[in-house]
Amino acid sequence: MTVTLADVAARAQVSPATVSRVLNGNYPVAASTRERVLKAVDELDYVLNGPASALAAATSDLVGILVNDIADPFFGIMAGAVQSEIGGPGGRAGGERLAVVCNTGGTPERELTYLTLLQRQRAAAVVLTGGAMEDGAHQTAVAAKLRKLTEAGTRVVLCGRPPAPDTGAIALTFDNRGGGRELTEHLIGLGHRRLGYIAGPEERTTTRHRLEGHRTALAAHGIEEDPRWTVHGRYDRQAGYEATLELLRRDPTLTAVVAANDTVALGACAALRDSGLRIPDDVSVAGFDDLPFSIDAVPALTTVRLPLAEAGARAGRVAMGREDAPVGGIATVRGELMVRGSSGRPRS
Amino acid sequence: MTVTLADVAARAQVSPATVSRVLNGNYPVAASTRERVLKAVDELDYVLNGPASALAAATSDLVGILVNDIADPFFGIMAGAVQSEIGGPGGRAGGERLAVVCNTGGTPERELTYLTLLQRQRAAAVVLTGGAMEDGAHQTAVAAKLRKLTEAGTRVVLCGRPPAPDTGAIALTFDNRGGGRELTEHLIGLGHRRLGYIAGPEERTTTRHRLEGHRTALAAHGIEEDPRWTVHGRYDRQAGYEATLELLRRDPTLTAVVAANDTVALGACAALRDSGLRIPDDVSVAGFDDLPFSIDAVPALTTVRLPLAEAGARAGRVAMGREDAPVGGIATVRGELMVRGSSGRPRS
DNA sequence: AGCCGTACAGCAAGCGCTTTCTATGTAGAA
DNA sequence: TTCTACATAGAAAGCGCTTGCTGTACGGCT
Repeated sequence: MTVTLADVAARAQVSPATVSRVLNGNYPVAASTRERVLKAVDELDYVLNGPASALAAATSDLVGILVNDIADPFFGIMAGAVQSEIGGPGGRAGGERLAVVCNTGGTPERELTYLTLLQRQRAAAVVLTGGAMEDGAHQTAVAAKLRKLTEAGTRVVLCGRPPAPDTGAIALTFDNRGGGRELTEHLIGLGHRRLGYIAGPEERTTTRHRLEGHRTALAAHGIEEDPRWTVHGRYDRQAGYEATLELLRRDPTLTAVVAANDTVALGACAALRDSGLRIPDDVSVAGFDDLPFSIDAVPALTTVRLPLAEAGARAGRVAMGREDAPVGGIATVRGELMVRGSSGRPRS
Repeated sequence: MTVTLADVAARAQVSPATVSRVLNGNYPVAASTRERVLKAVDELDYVLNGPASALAAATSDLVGILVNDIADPFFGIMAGAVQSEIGGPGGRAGGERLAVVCNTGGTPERELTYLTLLQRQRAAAVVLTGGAMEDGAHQTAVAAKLRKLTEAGTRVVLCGRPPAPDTGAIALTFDNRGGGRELTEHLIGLGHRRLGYIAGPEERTTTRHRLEGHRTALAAHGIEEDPRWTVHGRYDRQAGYEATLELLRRDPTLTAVVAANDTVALGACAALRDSGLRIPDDVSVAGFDDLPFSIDAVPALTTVRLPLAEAGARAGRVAMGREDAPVGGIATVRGELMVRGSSGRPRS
């Protein structure tokens, strides 16, 4: 039914082997022959059979990208950057590669299942983005999977995720701890002493590291933290809204609210406004990530910019072997404090 | 090196055929045998070879999702919804499928290349999201490709994209025209007579349809449009910012600005604010799509809500053959006008 | 007792490509 | 001119799986 290599070979009056070589360009073929083959390919509208090719060559042109939430620009930006570098259509170098963006929804099972699926497809590389879940059993399982993948020749890159020791995976880690500390220090520097913190879901490295940075800053300045000042919630707007109301209920004297990320911060802003509080006059707000929309908030959000696109692009290049892995297989990517209108001196 | 079906068969003391049948569950196998096989699979940590399986069975478990910009939540939301329905990990029914989200960047070449790549992988289904480019040659090429795909048994679904006649593709189209008309009528109803319009990139169906809806509304109310009132630009914040300044320069008496989508509208808001204009007191602003962040703008954005997640989910089900295609292969998905704080009566 | 239907299990032929090894023609070297 | 070397092209052996067809046993039938 469909056109095969043999059909093309017949039409071009050459052997299938030659057609394969023309298509792969990895073996000398006389110019005249090549032309004849290419013409036949064109005339027959031939499309290579990917699975067959992958089977025979024992390699595939699939690259997997795992994200926690594809609808979240945090991941979208990284995924897009990775994709732009893996040489897919539009990419520079050679072989066209297909980027597979897999949405784990932040659940351990789906993450594992997708890794297996990618392993099954003999993916050329896998990039895992964003924080990891801190469930012991799950972490072990993922580490084992990653080791299997690297052993099978799949390049594994972690982007914005803590290193996975002894797995052969290369890590480009975000300095969430440092960013969190810097952000809170900025607030402390402005005079804040009573700071609420809206953390992300528990059992997530990102959540924990950012919170640790925050606490380090508090401790460094001799501020004793009140347990009521921390609330956990999802990484979305509504969680930020509700957490802020809760925070206000617990301690109406807070002068600043630090959110786990920008989306949460936006929810916090809405809650403050709905509570009749002005930003930053009554309460300062800070986010994390510096997603594109953060500058559009009113007032613009003070946050920590993470170079998502740059990190993603680098992860893509490393995954394609187009850039050397960092020494030790681990690189730390720092964030940059962006001071904007949502933070100011506390009301006296 | 790696474990194969034969290894499992040897260990379980059965033939490879039996192992295959156990794994696929499409042929009667005695319970005791099945157990033995499953145990061997587990012990050997066997992972099926996807390409080999796809080659032999002439089918694959890949589903392609084409998006114009993966970093844009508009597409992220749809892609996520599609993915949640195609039975990938976490999905209900049977075979695990791998969703391949491909980022075309809105360029014709990449769109075509990705379709070829998907065709090469013998994808089980392909979902194209978002507006199409209106380049004659390109449209013909895409249509030809889609026809090839459907002929080869790949299910093709267009989600938020105009129908592609005679290709066998099923279309779930957004009523951009109707939404655009309704939005502008709302503004006209408030008393606006001088409305600026920030359109998306030219040669895009989405851009054209929304603009047509806008003009239809104007015409229906006897408002003669000034050509200076329309500016084209990219679908991003910066384009909205610049276009708004341009609009203001051309005609400072405008009382409303309608943007091609919410992201652009946010840029417009920023430009208006920076120009010292209040929203909606001095100028009303309206967007399109109702992305999650739109309600967080200050004031909240008046816009047209598109049921992105619902449409994506439906597209996913149709692609998997889990839901019947709409009659005639075409369904129109309507938007819903969301009136919020960014629109009000014009200053008198 | 003899037959047949049913329920499993195995054999073996591919699926469409890649790649090693071999064959051939031609050009330069001796 | 004869031999060697190189540049190409082809033959054929798989890659690891699926599946149609062919056994083989066993139980129920007549």
